[in-house]
Amino acid sequence: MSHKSIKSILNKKFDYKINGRLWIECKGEGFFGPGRVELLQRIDKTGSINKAAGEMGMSYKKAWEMINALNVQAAKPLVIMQAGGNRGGGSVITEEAKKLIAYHDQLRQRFISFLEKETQNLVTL
Amino acid sequence: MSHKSIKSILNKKFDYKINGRLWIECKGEGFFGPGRVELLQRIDKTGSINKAAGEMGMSYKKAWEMINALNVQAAKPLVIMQAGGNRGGGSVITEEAKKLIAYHDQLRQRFISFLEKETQNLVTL
DNA sequence: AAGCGTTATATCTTTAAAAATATAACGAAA
DNA sequence: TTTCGTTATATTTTTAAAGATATAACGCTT
Repeated sequence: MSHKSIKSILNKKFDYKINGRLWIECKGEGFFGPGRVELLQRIDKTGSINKAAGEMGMSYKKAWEMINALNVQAAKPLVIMQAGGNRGGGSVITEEAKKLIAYHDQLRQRFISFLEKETQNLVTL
Repeated sequence: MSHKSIKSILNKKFDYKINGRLWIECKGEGFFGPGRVELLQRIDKTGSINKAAGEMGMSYKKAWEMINALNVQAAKPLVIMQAGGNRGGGSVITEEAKKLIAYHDQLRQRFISFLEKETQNLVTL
């Protein structure tokens, strides 16, 4: 046990835990994380950037900028957008997007495991 | 190899990597992370919140709020502050603070290893 | 050609965070 | 008791992010 000495620092009345964020970077800036995952999933469900943004309490503008950045950073487009047409148009996520979401889900699960393990280590140390 | 399919999404001209942040939470809010570690270390070196803040390009006010939050959240004070006295006063970090920094350093190293491993997995997948 | 709901984009407003500024209290040393 | 550089705190200003608003283009359907 390498850090028994930390014990006295933690107030027993409070609950401490290890937490964090994780994302995929591209060229030093954010590429893929929880926010974009949720947006893609809601676009997939609703067929509309507008509706997806509304569900998330996000402005259409911000949502559009997010998926635009995604399409620019990725080798292949992740969202196909159509202005005009049947029912005014809409947006569809690609198979590549679904695969990226699946990869991210597994990555996130490993991260959560890491956090839980470290929290357990902190609390019991 | 479970995600060979991701390869086609990543633009070969760009460099992708897994990145993230990690911190210790107390009662749902931030307790200890890289920013506070650096501040404590600079207080230890200079003996002054004021100088430490200056070195980091941070306002004294913000620095004071950070260490005040630290002292409130921890069971024992991590910084001893004195207003007035020889050379105007100063601040000293406690042994507990040093132990917490040491723990954080090791935690952070494990996190970096996690990130590197996942980045390697992403790039070579 | 008119209607529809969407995408696309610019501009303005609001809000929250950060920074800057100012002032007072502190206490040992000279 | 004056000086010093620090801590402590309030107030104001600046800045950046988010949000709101407005408008036009789009293209299928009817």
